[in-house]
Amino acid sequence: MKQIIEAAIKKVLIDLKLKPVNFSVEHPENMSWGDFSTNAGIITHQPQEICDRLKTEPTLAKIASKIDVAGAGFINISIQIPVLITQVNQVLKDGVTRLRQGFGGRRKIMVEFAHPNTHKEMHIGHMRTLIVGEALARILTAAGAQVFRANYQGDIGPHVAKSIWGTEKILTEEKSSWQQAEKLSLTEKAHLLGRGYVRGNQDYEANKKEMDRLNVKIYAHDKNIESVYRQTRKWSLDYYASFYERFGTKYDRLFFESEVAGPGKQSVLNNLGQVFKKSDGAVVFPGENYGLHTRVFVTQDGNPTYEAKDMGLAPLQFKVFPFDRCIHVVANEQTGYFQVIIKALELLDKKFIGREYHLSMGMVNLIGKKISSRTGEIITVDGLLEKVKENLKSLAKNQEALEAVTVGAVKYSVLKTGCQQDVAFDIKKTVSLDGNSGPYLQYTYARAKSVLEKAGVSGKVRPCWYSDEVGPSAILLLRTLYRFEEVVVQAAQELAPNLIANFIYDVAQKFNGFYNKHKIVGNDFRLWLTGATAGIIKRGLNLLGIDAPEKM
RNA sequence: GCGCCCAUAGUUUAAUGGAUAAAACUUUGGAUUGCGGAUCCAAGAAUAAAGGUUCGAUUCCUUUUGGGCGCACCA
Repeated sequence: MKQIIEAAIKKVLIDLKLKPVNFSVEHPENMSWGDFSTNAGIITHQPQEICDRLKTEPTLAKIASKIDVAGAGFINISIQIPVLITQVNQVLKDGVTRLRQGFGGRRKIMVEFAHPNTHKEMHIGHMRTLIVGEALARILTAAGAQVFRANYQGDIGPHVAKSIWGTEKILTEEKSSWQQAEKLSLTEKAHLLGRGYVRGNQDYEANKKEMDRLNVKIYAHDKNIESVYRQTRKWSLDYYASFYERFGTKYDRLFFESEVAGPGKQSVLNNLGQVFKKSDGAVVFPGENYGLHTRVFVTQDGNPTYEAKDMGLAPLQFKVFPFDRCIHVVANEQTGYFQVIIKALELLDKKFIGREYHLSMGMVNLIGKKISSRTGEIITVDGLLEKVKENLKSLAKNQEALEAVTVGAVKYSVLKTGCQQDVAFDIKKTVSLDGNSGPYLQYTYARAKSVLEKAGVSGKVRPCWYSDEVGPSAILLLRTLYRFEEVVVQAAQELAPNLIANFIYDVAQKFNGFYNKHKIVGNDFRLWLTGATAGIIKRGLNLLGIDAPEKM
């Protein structure tokens, strides 16, 4: 529809012999003004002439019910109700039509997200990227891209040495052992490693040499430590796998630092003198030459840093899935870091130019203090889910619905805000089910389904003619629903799941207003509208990775 | 010190350069012999400050103030 309007305006501008201008067509803020609005009249200073001409355009006349000039010279266009009904049916029938040109003209997209390091606990910062990454993967898929879900986990390096060192201290103090710890539950094991990591950090200065030596040993697969390393690594991975399942994510491939450390280091050394250079015994990338900053890629000890590992990661990822674009969903504190490694990668291999992209996620802060896994100032994900579940327990009818509402509440609280925005995490808000929340949307869906069931039309409702008596709130809802498709396209282009969250919230609000005002059962048009609303809410929630139970 | 990001009701968040800046939480007052009251309706309250760009600025540019993050052997 937008294309038809744009084409009509273009034609009119040519007919009037006006210079081609960059006009825009959008949805006006206030729905009572119309479905579409253009500023073409303002820019050309001839709103009335353009408006009059538009009225005579046959393609436009076929779909428009009203065209007039308003406000500062905007031309508002209302669409005929039957056309809107057809549009909604189209969206429901075909699902989201394919993005015309794909994401930035590219089709194969790797989404790399979550990145929890082993030997630590998973906190709400990881959770945010996990939730956003999964939503993006679904949205891009819906928009026509071929998506590959990747995860990259730091299973080797100083943090692992610290954690193992600290955990061993704790086990000794508590007169326990690695064997005994094996009997603990998954969550307890993860928590133990988390405590060990905090301990390792606390004692690092005093025991630096010991821990550094342990780190080197782990890299070297030293016999004395290898079995403990394998054992604890598995604890972490199993623990994370339980979250992936709970959050509805299935990775196509897990990548590990331990598998790219060697190749990465080799690649850096091979390009010593061209891309990299020696400095104080370490190998660095002279970022200043490119307006960036210098970073160490291989340490004096000969260990590859995070940077060098990325030099091994990208080629491996490309080999596994030759992506047009790889989106790294990572917190914005690493923006400077990514600028450096992307530049270095592009210098190593031209094919990476323009393919690597850092989606800079905002930080999650606790009210009042910063999250730090080093000091243990964190909210763990299982702790959070536990709390939310407890709060919702009395309201859900069965375990299945309870789990859906719990995860839905948490996911939605993350997805409703722009992902580049820093957010203040408030557990009370997340636990809440009122207002702009996941349970509100799920409740609205279940209620709509319930009405359809009562009416005996639980399946598909036949679209039928409307009359004025269906009420203005019904029309308002209709004028919103058909926009779903373009919202999905925009969300994919801008990598912004929050656009979908905002949209379905708007739909739910309008539906609830309509519901409260009118009796639905007994009116075919209202029933059709209810079915359409339910369908779109469900589809929208699904794109966000949120389940919509039929009953709750 | 250098660089990047951010600043909107009491709080947490919306708003491709457009019309009367939108919600939620909180507060106060209302709505059910009607299909799920986890709902709905109503009231109050905001663009950090000063310039600039233009038909038009919360949005773009400059400065100031106040926050966050990064800047060599961590990830």
